[in-house]
Amino acid sequence: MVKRVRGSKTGRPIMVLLDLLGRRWVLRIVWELREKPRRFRELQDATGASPTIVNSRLAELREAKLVELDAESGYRLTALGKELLRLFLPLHVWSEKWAKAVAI
Amino acid sequence: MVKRVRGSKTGRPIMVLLDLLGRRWVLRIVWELREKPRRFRELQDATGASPTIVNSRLAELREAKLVELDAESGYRLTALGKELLRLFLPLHVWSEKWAKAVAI
DNA sequence: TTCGAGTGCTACAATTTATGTAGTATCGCC
DNA sequence: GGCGATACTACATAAATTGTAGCACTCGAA
Repeated sequence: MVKRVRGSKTGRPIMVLLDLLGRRWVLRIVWELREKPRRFRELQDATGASPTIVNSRLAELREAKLVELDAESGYRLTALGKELLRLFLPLHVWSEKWAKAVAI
Repeated sequence: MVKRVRGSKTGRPIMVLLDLLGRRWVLRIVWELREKPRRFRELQDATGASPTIVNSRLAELREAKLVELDAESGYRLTALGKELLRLFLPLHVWSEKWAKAVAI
């Protein structure tokens, strides 16, 4: 049971998804899992988020069946999670172009 | 000048972008602008976010050159913003599939 | 068999961020 | 003038996040 979107309570999947992905560190955590599984502390160190928030985000992502914990290797993307990531991969290239345009 | 990512201070474009998109209501606002320009109050009503936050998110998005304000029509995506949205459009279809798998 | 290192995870006070309500200021129009 | 619409702001309350410290468990080495 995924937490409902806060603003609009329609429960439409796209809204629930945008709400989930719009929580702090969620996109970043998924991103850090793109290549290989990571341990709890690796995610903490890589993101710089507090353990409290890493833990609750991982819980949300597990509830959403995007991430799972494998005792051997650590946290990893599920099949669904990998699908989602695939949609986001073009962001990497695009972000470079964007950075030039915005002159961060 | 886009605010730097909080956790990792690398300033790498992808991290800055993930940080920006990971702020509450940002994805949602971009989504609401996908079809046509919207007025400030329309965005407020559609998202359910407070005017304070709508205003500051719009300011961030304008700074990031993803959104602009046209006096005639309202807030709209820039060329860059439309490019970004194009990357996100598949989410709509995918979210339906995801919803079935997760049983929200 | 105790020690240390690694694991996921939690408690909790301090800080930061978001909310909700009300309001300001400006514009065009009748 | 007065009305409605616009973008936007003030500010007290509520909620989320942070940072630090630590717990409980497992496993392998001393």
